[in-house]
Amino acid sequence: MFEARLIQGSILKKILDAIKDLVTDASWDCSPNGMSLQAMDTSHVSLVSVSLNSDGFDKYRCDRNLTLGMNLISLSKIIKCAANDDTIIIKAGDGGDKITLLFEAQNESEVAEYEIKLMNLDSEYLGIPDTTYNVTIKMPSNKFQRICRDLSQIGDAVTISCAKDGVRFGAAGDLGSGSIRLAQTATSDKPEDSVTISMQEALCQSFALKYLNHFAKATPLSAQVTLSMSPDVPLGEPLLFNVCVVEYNISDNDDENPSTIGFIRYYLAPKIDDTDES
Amino acid sequence: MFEARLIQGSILKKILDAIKDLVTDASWDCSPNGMSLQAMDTSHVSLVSVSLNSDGFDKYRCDRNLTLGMNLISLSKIIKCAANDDTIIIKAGDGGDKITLLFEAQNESEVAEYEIKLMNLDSEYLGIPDTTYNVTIKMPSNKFQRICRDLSQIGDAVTISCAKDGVRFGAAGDLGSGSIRLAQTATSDKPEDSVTISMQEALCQSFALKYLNHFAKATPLSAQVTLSMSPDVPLGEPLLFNVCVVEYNISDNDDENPSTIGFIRYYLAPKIDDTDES
DNA sequence: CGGTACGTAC
DNA sequence: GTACGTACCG
Repeated sequence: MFEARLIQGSILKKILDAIKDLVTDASWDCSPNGMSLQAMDTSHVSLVSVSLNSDGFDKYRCDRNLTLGMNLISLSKIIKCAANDDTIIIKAGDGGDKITLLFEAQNESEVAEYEIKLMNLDSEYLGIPDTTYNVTIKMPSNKFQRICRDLSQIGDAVTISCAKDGVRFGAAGDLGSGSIRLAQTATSDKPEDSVTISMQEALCQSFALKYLNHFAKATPLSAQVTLSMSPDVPLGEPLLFNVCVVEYNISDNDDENPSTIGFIRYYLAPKIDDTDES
Repeated sequence: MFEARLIQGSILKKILDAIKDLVTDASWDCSPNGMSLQAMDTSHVSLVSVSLNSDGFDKYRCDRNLTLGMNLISLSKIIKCAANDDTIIIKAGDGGDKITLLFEAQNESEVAEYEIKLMNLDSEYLGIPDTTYNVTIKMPSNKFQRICRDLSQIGDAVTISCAKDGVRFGAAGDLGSGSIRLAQTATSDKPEDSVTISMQEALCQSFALKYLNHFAKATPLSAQVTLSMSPDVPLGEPLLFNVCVVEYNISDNDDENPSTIGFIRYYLAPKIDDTDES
C-alpha cells in the first residue's frame, strides 16, 4: 500500500513540465523515505534526477518499496487535468499494474479520480557520479533561462567561463557572437536576485544549449538555480565523471514558511571541442 | 571610431520589428549628424527610410562617415537578446568588418556583448522623391493599423478618399465590401486621438494593403501616423513622383519631456486601377 | 516587467 | 499534439 498526498498539487504539474520533454518513460522509486526518479533523456545524452522527500508530503505512507514504471507523457496529460489549487493524492496497491491519482478541489465538493497503467521498464542502472564539484554558481533561474534562450539565437553551444568575481556565458555562430557577464552580487541583495560563485579554480567549459534550454523548463520550480561543474579532468578519464549539474530546489512556495521538499537535478557532459562534430 | 548610446534600448527593438519583415539586408549610414538607413523592400515595391538624429542619442560619437551593411534579420535576433529596459551601445571601428552591441542592465551588474558580422552591400541609389504633398492625414497609428488589418479581410487594396472634413478607407472583394470613415476631430481633443486633415484638393487613390500592413508594424513607435499623398498627376508622369508616404516619428516616450529623435518613413506607389493585374 | 493566453509552426 | 514566439493583461 502506497499513498502520498500533496496539498500543493501544482508542484507536480511543474515537475512534469520540467521533465516530460526530456524523458518519455521512467520509473518512480517509492520507499519510506520518499519518491525519486532517475532517467536518461531520450537521446541518452543527459540525465534527470528527481527526488521528493516523504516529509515534504502532507501525508505519506509506503509499506514496502515499489517501482512504478510509467509513460511520463501520459502522466503529464493526466496531471494537467488537476487544477492548480487541487490537492493531489497518489495511490498504488502492492504489485498492482496501475496507480490512482485523486484530485481534490479546495472546497472538497469535487473529486476527480484518474488511473494510469504501469509499465515494466528495463531498469538501466544509472551511475550518477558522486563527485565533489569545484565550481558552484547560484543565480536567478529566470536569468539562466533567458541567457540560454538568447544564446541559442547565436549558436548551438554555450561556453561558461567562471572566475571568482563573475561568470561569462558565451556563444558564437554564423551571424556573429555573444556573451553575457554576470558579476557576483553583494550579500546585501535580496536572495532571489543574487548571483553567488563558489570556486577553487577557474573553469571554462562548453555545453549544448539544446539541453540547457530543456533543463531551464524547471524555472517555475525555484527562483534560483545552481550550476555545479569541475575543471576538465585529464584526458582519458571517463566523461561521466566530468559533468555539469543544473539543480533546482523543489519548494513549497505558497506556505508562509517555505520549505524544500526535494530537488530536480540535470546532468550534462560538456561539449568537447571536436572539429568532427558539425 | 563610432559609438552611439541609447538608454531606451527598446526603441531599437521597435525599429527592427518595423522593418525586418520588409528588408532583409541594408546599410546604416553613420555620420556626425546621426544614423540613417534607406532600402527597397525585398520585392522592390516600397521604400523604407529610417533616420535617427545624433542628438537623440544619450551619447554619440562618429569620427568619420561609415557605411554599416548588415543582415537585418540577424540584427533583429541580436537586439531581441536585450531586455526592454537595457541601455544599448552600438560600436564600430573604422573599416572594421563587424559591429559590437552592448546591452547594459539597469543595475549594471550584468552586461551582454554581441558582435555582428558586416556585409558589403551594393549601394543602390534610391531616389527618394522630394515632393510636396498636397494631402496630409494625421491620425492615431493604432487606428490606421486596425483599419488596414480589417480591410485586408475584404480585399487586396484600400482606396483612400479624402475630403476636407474627413477621410474614407474602402476595400472591395469577393465576399463584399467595406469602408471606414473618419471625421476630422475637434482641436480640443487630446493629440493622441486626433484626426487632422490638411489638403488643397480632394483625392482618391488605392494602395496595396499587403504593404500598408507591413508599414503598420511601426505602430509601437508612435501614437500618431502621418499619411501624405498628392492627387494623381497626369498620365505619363513617372510613378515614383506620385507616392504615398506613411511616416512615424520615433520618440523617447519614457522621458518626462518626450522628444522626437528621428522618424521612419515608408513610400508606396499607388495601385493603378488596371484590369490586367489580378 | 513578469506571467498567462493565444496563435502558429514543426 | 507539442513547442515556440508573440500579444495581452496585471
